[in-house]
Amino acid sequence: MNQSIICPRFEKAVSLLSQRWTTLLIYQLLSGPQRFGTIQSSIAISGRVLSERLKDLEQQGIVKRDVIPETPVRIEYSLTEKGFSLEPILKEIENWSQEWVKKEELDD
Amino acid sequence: MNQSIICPRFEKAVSLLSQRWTTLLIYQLLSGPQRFGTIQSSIAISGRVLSERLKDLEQQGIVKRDVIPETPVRIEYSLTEKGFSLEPILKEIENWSQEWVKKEELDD
DNA sequence: TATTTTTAGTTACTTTATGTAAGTTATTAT
DNA sequence: ATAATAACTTACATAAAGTAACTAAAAATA
Repeated sequence: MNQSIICPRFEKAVSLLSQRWTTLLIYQLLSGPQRFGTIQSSIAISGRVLSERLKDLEQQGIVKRDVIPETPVRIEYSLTEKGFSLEPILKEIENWSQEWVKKEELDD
Repeated sequence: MNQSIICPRFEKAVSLLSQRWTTLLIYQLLSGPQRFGTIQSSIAISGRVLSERLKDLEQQGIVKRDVIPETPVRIEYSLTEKGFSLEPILKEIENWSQEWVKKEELDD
């Protein structure tokens, strides 16, 4: 009954972006390196999940974690090249949303 | 501590596409109208969730449900104009995946 | 010096989302 | 009349996410 198998690379990319918070997190980091607390307060993610996601994205080479030896030590998260390469996707989502998401459906 | 508030339309679009299976489901319908069973066997979604997603997407004006009066009656799901308008996003994801998803990371 | 704050998390527990498998209703094929 | 198929739905199990309290290390304050 089935036909055209879906490309596994595409599936992988979709499953990455379908993880709750991941897209918003990357979007947030597009505006520059940020600390744990800043990210947490800019999107509504819980600390537990943010920590999980950051580890995950770091492991996938999308996010980079830097310990900055100031006093006090500062920990900064930023996008890698691979992370930044997702920008066109996010821009398309942004364009789409401007055109197709109406005021009436904004109360989640 | 927070700054730049994220556009609510963008957030809405992201939350739509971050629902598990939604992107793959839309992708599948890009190739034309399909029946419940066909969709179910082309992506690995369970009947319970597929039914839920279709109702949801129908309500958001992305998917259309048609009862085709053949014998036996056939029920077809297809994309609306709004649904098709998501294609550029999916194409961007596809492009990205070809460039950035490596063989090594394909075993989910 | 002791006490409180701040940052970057982690842990334990609850709620929500998804998966699994069996059941339902209507129609059709045997 | 009996079995099969399509499109769901229901009940229950497991996994993912939310909540809130806790920790460790350093720094600021009393």
